Amino acid sequence: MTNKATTIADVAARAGVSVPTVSRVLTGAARVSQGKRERVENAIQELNFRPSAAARVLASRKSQVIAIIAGDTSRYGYAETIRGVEVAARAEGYTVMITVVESTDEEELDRAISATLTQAIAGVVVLKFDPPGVAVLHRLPEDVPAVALSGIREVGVPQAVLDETRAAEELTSFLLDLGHVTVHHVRVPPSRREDGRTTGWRRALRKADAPIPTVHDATWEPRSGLEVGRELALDPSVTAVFCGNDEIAMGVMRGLVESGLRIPDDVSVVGFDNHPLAEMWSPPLTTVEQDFAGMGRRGFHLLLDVMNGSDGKHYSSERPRLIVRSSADKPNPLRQTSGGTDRRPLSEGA
Amino acid sequence: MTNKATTIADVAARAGVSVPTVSRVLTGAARVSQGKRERVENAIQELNFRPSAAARVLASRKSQVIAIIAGDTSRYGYAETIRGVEVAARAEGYTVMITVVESTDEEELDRAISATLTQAIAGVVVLKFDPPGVAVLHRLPEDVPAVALSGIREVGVPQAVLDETRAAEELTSFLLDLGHVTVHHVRVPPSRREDGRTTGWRRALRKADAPIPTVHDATWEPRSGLEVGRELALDPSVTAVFCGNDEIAMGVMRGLVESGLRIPDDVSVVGFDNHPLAEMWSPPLTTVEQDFAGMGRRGFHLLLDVMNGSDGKHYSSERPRLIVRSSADKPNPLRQTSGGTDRRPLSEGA
DNA sequence: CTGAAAGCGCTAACAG
DNA sequence: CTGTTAGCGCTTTCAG
Repeated sequence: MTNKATTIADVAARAGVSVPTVSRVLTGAARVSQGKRERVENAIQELNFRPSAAARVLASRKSQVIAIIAGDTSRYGYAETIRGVEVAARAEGYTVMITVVESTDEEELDRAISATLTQAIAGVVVLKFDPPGVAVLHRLPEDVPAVALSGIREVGVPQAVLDETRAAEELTSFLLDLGHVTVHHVRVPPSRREDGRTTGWRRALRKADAPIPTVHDATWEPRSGLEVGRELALDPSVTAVFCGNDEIAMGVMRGLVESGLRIPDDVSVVGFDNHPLAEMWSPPLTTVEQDFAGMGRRGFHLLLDVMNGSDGKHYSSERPRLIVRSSADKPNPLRQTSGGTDRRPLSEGA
Repeated sequence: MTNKATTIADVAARAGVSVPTVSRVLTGAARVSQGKRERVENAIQELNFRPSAAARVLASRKSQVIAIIAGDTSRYGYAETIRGVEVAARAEGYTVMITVVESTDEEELDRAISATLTQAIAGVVVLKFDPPGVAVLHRLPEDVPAVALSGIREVGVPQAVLDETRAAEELTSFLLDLGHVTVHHVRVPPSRREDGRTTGWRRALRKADAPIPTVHDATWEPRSGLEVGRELALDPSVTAVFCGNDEIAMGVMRGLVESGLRIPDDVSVVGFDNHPLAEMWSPPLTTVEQDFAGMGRRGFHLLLDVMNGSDGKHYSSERPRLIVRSSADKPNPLRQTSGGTDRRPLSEGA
């Protein structure tokens, strides 16, 4: 069902050598004389032989597959990270297996971990982007090679991170420097009490001695941003908004625009991630570029180190890059007064 | 490395039963007396035992993992489809493995197929969205259970499709009915000579006896749509544009808007897919909803049938749904004259 | 219902 | 360099 019925023994017979010899040419573990090697290779070709990974794993106790455990596979940051891991893994001859964990139920966590560890896995990459990811990481047996990928550092676990905190701080300061009295924040569901994006935002406000507004919560759906945008439109003190990601920012902008506000004339909005559509948006979105795929690649290489038992720091951090486009500008001096009274026209960006 | 050192034998010893008995409770393949079953279950708990999938596969020749072979994992339609397959697979106790094939090089194809079939796989789902997907499907050995997922039907292969052709035809007719003389088309990279989206567009034009403009090609990058949009802006005969997907439509719209055109006042633009951001766009995008995740789910269930050897049609089709928003409207009677003086048209009738 | 015996397809020591 | 001999951890007959 899974392979032809051909086995290494058939190959050996056909090539006129012993079984271990075939194994040796397959694995390259030991030298084989030119002649036999060729006969074996021919036999493999002719029989269209494919070794059974299962048998191999069983005998050698080594696997060439890694698992990615994630709370989602399809949203932008997740999908890009997974792609990065996959590309790096493929380049090193590893195959990837995916396990999704959607909640933090004990049952669900155990199911995910069992499903993963039951397979012969060389190591696991966990996307610590959300509560399920965090929970999985903490329940993983100590002895399985693992690395975490996330936006915030955590002690004691090998990991590749994208330093959101500093990036968020920089982005918020950018808005403050433009002259805004403060910056409002719409966050996406955090992975723990507070994510780096929120922390960085708060830190920048503190440093600037700016008032710290209440945080608005959005879900992962762009539409939830729309609702928050409508709410924000009602508050004339809102002149700058930092959204947890670009998709939410787009929803927020739509809510604002539908309420008759212009961007960036009346309100400045910035996102986070540099989603591929951010530059197509009207107006093009000021944001922070996050190299998710790069983090995925770095994560896989870290995992490779961990699997090889090489000790070292097992930590890799990178600083997202501010991308200034046109959705943020100086505050509108008229907004404060006029903002309270008028709200109806339906304008649409540039 | 991969599992605890605990084996089924340890469990048997601890429970005071034979090895096969443990196996029986594990697989549920045969009845075991209440008492022994409980002792075995306790032992499993206490030892935190996890069976080795590799050994299991070797002995039983049955696997609980399926492979998804795809040309990409991260773009919208791909990611959603993969998510659908994964969800359905997980619900039935299957784990998924992913193999990416980026080109149609023989080497690359063989690498992908070997990487996949070497693993103990119960079946494979191939995303036939692009040339690598098509190529893989045709090189897959006959005896491995496989289903294809795509937008266009193909004989002889079990598959789940989203009927793009009819949807594209409907969408194009919608534009024609609005009063447009013809509809221009920007296509995304096709999986073969022509995709259903293009065929449906052409068919609608033929039926309406409308001129058939030259097709414009875009890549998968939204930015390439931007360039096409700029070109289209130079041709005053362009009043309606049907783009191969929403992301390209967004790029095209941006190119048009940057060239001073208004949407839908000067040009109507429609996309395809109903990307989550399509409704956030300004103006909200008229498009066609494609249930990629649903196709993924249907595909997995088809695969399940194929794996069980149940014969039947092994084919599942669904019709995407037209979503009318506001990026398309009646043609602007002024556009033709005012535009005519500017520049020469770029497109030619067919 | 249950245990004994025999492999699944491969790699890992050994001798030579 | 190469063949022989043992398993890897599980499921599968097959007796009872």
